[in-house]
Amino acid sequence: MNDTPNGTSTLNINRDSDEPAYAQVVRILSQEIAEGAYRAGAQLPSESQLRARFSVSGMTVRRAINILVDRGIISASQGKGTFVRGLDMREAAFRLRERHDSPLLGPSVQVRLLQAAILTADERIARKLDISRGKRVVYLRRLISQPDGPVMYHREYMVYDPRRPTVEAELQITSLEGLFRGQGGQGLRRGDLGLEAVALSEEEADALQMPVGSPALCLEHIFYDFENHPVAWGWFICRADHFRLLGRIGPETSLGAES
Amino acid sequence: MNDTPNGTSTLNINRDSDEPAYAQVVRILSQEIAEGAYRAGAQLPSESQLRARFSVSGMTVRRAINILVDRGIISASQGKGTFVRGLDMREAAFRLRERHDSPLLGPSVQVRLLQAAILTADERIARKLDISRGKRVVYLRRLISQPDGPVMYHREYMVYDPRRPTVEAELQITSLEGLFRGQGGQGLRRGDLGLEAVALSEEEADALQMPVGSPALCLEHIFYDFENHPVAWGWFICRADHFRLLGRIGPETSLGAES
DNA sequence: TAGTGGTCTAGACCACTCC
DNA sequence: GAGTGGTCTAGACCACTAA
Repeated sequence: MNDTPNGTSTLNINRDSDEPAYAQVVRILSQEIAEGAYRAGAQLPSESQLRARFSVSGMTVRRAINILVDRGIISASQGKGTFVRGLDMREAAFRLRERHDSPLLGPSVQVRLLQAAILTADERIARKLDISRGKRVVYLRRLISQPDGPVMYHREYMVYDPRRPTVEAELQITSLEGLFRGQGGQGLRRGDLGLEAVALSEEEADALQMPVGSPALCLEHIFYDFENHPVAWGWFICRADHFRLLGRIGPETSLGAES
Repeated sequence: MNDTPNGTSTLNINRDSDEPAYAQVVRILSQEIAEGAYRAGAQLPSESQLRARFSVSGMTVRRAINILVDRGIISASQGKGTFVRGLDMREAAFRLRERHDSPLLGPSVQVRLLQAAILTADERIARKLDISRGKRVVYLRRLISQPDGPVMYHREYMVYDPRRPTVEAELQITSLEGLFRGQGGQGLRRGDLGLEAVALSEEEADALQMPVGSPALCLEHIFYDFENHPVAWGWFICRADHFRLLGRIGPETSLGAES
């Protein structure tokens, strides 16, 4: 056992554990940082010191360091050392969660297709989908409901291309899981998402059975194909009282991404 | 040069480049996935095949694989192989950005302290800060403004502890950067964040010079000390027309986190 | 010059899956 | 048993920083 700056004896890794050595190093260092053994701005022991303390090879401690850097817990600069970072709200990432910890995805969630039509693109649609005005597009309207009522209202425009199976596939979707996982995702390369607060329009309020002007989250999405052309543009209107984004800054106790 | 499933000749890594080998492997594989050389669900070449193709050691290709898994582009399962993942909106992470790509942080942003008071905790505050009702708390109100007007309204409750320098430090903050980076962040361990859509109350509308009921984003935050006790609870009310969260799903062309 | 982080290798061993 | 992903080592080399 070595000593940390605050004088307490330190943990070491357990070779008999199922947990990989690099993960144990990550966990132990995270804990010590979280407990204040190393304060914000403080320098961590050097790689060789950590290698000696944990009795692991350089690659293993290096991997742990990389993970901690990835998570934003420490920063490393060549030739100087690794340092503990403070909290920074600017770096917070949020994930969409449903409120009331009810299942966002599951059999109790119904997706109903309200409308499927072929329209001609107006200026706005043409710009978003990078097509010329007047071209034909598929227009879809969906209502996503839980047992206690509708929670999301979805509108989407897709470029009309008979050769593309995407439209057919999209029409078959009856679960939110299918919608979110992109059943039509075959043939799609990437998606850009935007999220903002809006007030319900009359149409949206009618669909969601809420008063006009109620707050809601608007999740806009544009999907691109492999040639980087927009294929679909749409947005979900989510009842504010059902959806909330969660984030966290600082070291995580539980297991996160690996590296 | 080997062949990919679609028959095009493949790139290889450049040993003379400044870009590390593992990063090149990540970049090349991401590109090939993005271009459709490997479709969603398809199996990537095995580690030994990739090792041979790129003429690198196992550790290097393994590191690249780990990064791709971290980014959610591929999934790996032991004994079976690595597979290309489709788009999955559930995994999208959002980051808070200001609209109109104007600087969220910078000298043009003013933070004005509207009120600093000592109150006794009511039921709600006591529960959030995990203290007993009636204890004294510091109450702060701030207005964050850009040259064209107020954009955020901040309220915060902090446990009153004369020994703790956090309160003093908080009062000195005059920039949003200081507020977000946590000048009082010394002594804080982590923070939990929540984000939802709300309608402006009378008080908020008054502060932000907007009509009552206008949509806004509410960014709630709770910060904890090293003993995992809540220290501060507050929330930013952000004008919806000034803030938007951006996310993306799918392979990224630009450089992201390393591992 | 000494210490730091950063990259990379060649090969070993294990656990898992599928035939 | 053959092939897969997953972990780990011991040591090499490089680039950067600071005294």
